[in-house]
Amino acid sequence: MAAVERLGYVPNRIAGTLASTTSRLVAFVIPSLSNIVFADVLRGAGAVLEENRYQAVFSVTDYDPSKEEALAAAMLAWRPAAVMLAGYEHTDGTAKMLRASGCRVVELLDLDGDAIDIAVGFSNRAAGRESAAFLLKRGYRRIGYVGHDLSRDIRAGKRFASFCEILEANGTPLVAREILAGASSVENGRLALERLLARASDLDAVYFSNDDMALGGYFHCLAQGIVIPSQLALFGYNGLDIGRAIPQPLSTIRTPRVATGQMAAELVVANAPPQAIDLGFELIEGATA
Amino acid sequence: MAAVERLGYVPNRIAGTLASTTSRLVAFVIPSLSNIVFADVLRGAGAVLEENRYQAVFSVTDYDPSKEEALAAAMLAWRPAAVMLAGYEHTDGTAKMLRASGCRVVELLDLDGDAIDIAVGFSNRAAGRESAAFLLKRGYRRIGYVGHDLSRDIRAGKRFASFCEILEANGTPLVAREILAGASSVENGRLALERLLARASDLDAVYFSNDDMALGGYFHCLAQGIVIPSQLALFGYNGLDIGRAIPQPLSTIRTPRVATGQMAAELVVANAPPQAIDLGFELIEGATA
DNA sequence: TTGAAAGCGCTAACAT
DNA sequence: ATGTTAGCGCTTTCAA
Repeated sequence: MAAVERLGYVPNRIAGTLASTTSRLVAFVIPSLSNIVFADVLRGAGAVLEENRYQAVFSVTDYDPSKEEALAAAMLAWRPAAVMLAGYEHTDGTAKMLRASGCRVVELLDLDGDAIDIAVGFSNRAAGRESAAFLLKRGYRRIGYVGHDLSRDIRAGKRFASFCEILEANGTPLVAREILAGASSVENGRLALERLLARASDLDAVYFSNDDMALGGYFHCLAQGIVIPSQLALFGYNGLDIGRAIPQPLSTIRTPRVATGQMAAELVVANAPPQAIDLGFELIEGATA
Repeated sequence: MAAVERLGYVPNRIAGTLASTTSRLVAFVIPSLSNIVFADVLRGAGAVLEENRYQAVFSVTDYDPSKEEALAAAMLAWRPAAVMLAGYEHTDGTAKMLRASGCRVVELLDLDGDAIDIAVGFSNRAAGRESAAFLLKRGYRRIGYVGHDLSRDIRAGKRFASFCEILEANGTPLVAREILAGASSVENGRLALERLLARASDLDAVYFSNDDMALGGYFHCLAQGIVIPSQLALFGYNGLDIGRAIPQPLSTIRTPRVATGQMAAELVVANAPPQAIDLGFELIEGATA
């Protein structure tokens, strides 16, 4: 130990991992780092992994399934204990490779589908339904939608589809929608609401693909003097902290993102059996709807 | 190759790394994942690393230098090609260990100090000075400060110190300050500005530790009917996208975070000689100051 | 050009 | 309890 100290010796984990053929690497293959959702998941998982001396490695797919496949393959080359990815929508190749890999696979933030191994999250379809039911209960009937690229953000697409189903079942189908091609952002939310209202000025409520978009909508209303919620109600998704700090707290659904990461990491560390865990979500009434 | 295909063989990078004794791992030791600043750096670096078949691994210090030391040591055990950390403020142990490790070390987002090896970023002191000079040029004289825990966020502390120096040199020292103990957040910015104004109602401008805090201040003013910037001017730091989407674009300094990550990764990939690269920053005039 | 063999720095199984 | 040795799955060097 004196020599260890003197020489600054640090055991080589590469060699250790090779020798033991069991790794303490956990690979994250996530759609984006800009989206706070995935940063929150990483944060939750990171804390648990670190306590258990696991090491997190990551790569970013930009919501591209074929890139996900390439990155998942690259990750597998490190022989991780587990690979964590977002949702259920993978290419056949990804699913097959993951299944054959022998390492644990955790699918995060969605429960509407079949898991490869472990799934931790909540139902986006249920979130869409509850959002619609809430707006209807509040008496809104002329409802519009503002979203971002749904072909890439499949979970947002699930929410939207379920949202529309409830509106239709109620006999008050969606009046209008404005879907921008790019990623979700505050700026895009603002722009999209402006466009939507230009086409459908008599809406009484708008459902947004997430809080970022909804904040943009809120700022548009502020700038235009549109009174919220009497003139127009706004509803988001995610329950970001910033939504509570604006003058009128945003009505939204709060999702347990950090808890999702934590739970996922705990299951991996414990080598738990395959299972799907529903962490639920919470509807925040707020002041905008 | 037929067998490779049939068996789904993936070369073991652990073994490969051990055998070649050269790794393509890059270790990030960052203060936080909640702070978009570090997510941006990771994003910029991640893209470049991926193209060059490097793999990013990370861990989070929570702004704790002793935790940084422990995590850096853990990272070194993976024999990375480089370790990237935020700023210059490390424990002696961390610096010594890093120097002895033989791997490249990149210090990010600060240039006010001495680099161990490579440094990429911009001067926080210069940013503080320019912010002060801008407010003075605009005619503000009764200036306050709203910040978060500066003992942890050392770069924010540097900005603040330099900001104050310029005010003092001008004969108009800082009138009041409100520094909250916690991390920066929109909610804390709102709360802190409220407290600051309760004690010093005659301020004509407030400098915030960053845009998150400044947004909170902006929302406080909106809610209280304080007219911006005639009654009170606000100035932030970071140049977050959301600051451009609020009804009055936030006056702030935009920092090249993604570019910092990219440049850092490029230098590591190219095995560039030790150097400090100043990527500068841009003052955004906005509408709040 | 192709093939064989010797490690890389550990872990784990085995022998003492 | 302690010491020895055979790998882990590759890369690299050296021989053929």
